[in-house]
Amino acid sequence: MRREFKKKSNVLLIDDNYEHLVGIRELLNLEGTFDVVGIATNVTVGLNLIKKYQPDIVLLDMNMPDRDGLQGIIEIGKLGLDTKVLALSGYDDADLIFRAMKIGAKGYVLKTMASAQLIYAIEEVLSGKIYLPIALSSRFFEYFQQSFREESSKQDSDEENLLSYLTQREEEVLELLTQGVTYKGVASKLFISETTVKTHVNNIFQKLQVNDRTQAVLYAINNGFLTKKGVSALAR
Amino acid sequence: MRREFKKKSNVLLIDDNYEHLVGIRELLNLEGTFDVVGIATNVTVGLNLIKKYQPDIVLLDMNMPDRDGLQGIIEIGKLGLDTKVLALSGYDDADLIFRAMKIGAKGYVLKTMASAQLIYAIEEVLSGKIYLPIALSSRFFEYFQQSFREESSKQDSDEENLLSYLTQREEEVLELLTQGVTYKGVASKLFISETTVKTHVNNIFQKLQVNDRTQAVLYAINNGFLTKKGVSALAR
DNA sequence: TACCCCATAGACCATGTGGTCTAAATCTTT
DNA sequence: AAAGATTTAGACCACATGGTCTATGGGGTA
Repeated sequence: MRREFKKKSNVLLIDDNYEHLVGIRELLNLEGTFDVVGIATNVTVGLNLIKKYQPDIVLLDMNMPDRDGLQGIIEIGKLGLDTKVLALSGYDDADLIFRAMKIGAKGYVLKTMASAQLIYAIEEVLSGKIYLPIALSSRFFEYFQQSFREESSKQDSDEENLLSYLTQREEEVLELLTQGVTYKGVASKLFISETTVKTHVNNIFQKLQVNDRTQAVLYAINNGFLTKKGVSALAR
Repeated sequence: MRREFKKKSNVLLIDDNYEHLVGIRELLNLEGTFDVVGIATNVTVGLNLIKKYQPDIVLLDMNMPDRDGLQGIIEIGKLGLDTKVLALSGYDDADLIFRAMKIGAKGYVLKTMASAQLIYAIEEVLSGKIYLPIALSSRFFEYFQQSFREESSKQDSDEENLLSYLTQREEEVLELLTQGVTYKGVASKLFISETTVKTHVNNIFQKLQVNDRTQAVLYAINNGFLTKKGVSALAR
């Protein structure tokens, strides 16, 4: 697992705290397997250095004043290089961890962590893996599941969800509405007359307590009408 | 970290492979800190046992014939108990891992893993944490990031996204359309005449290559019009 | 059997919506 | 200054949409 025979990996550091920046550079230089090809105290400068040196990995501080660290990840990603981003932060903020991972960070480490763990994280990321310390990955998953719980609790709560009052046929009609189909279109697809479709649609409006098709479609989308099909397809 | 002085934890096993079921039961009994309060070879029976014994944790096989393991997680969740679910599977299928975690599994372990690791996983989950073996968590994150990359690449690819051709004003109008507002409503909210709104709307249709407001709203939703505001709020 | 729900469908009408054309005022860019 | 884009707005028309009422036949239930 050692990499002493491999070519040194190019690392770039971005952190608005200069002390910290130099500290990490020293640490990595001592390690001997890394080449710190550049350091920057803000994202703008950092981006230019990345374009110039195309490092293997960037250690990017999340908590910076001018441009946000998250934005930094996005912009590095936009460069289209295969530079990997390891997010650095002083705080184990679940939301921040989640967002960073979501937009493509390959890892997230706390500044308070032991230097050995930082080295390990860098090596893992360099080898193509994704690295999250166990403590952070726990926080991540809690947040992750939470966000889906909120989503599905809105959808599931049968007492609140007006969609559950729809009949089979009305659901079929509504599904077509959510695809932007007109009365005529629905009529021909379901092999019924246009006036029948109108009747169904009007009943749908009553049940969903809306006044027009756009609002009906929006209600359906916001209340999990479409995902329900996903779930039943999932349950196949 | 030992739990020998704590009350034994109640465990329930669901797996269609009876051999395996018994094997795990023996393993857990030998360990001494667990009480296997029930075993079941299918989800339906398992659910009844869960209702009866309210175990602390359920080890649930993902790959079962009759009712799907994923569906099982959902239904256990619906019981409203604080029974935790540890997913068991023979395969490290990224999609399966992702879905299981998404719908609330507290962990996911492979059947091929060492028994010590299974014990550890159970203990971690029982202590309120979420446990994913490193190898699986890597797969999970790859899948996770992939799904967002697909989402945002559709949104970002400026050459394909017709939304980028909209003017400022047209975007404002479209935003109101995505809220189900009528011509009159838009007119009064933007302090312009109704005919002006119509002009804007018609231009929007042209640019988005659609024929009516519903389709325009659907296009907007499917192409990240709404999330753009989220992203810019995120970049603040 | 009587009752209710559901899917079907017609009639009628008011209004909302979409298509097209024209045009003026403002602002940007060359 | 000229050209172009944006925002504003009117007129006219065809048709889609939504509201309401009525009605029939099938299926299930008390």
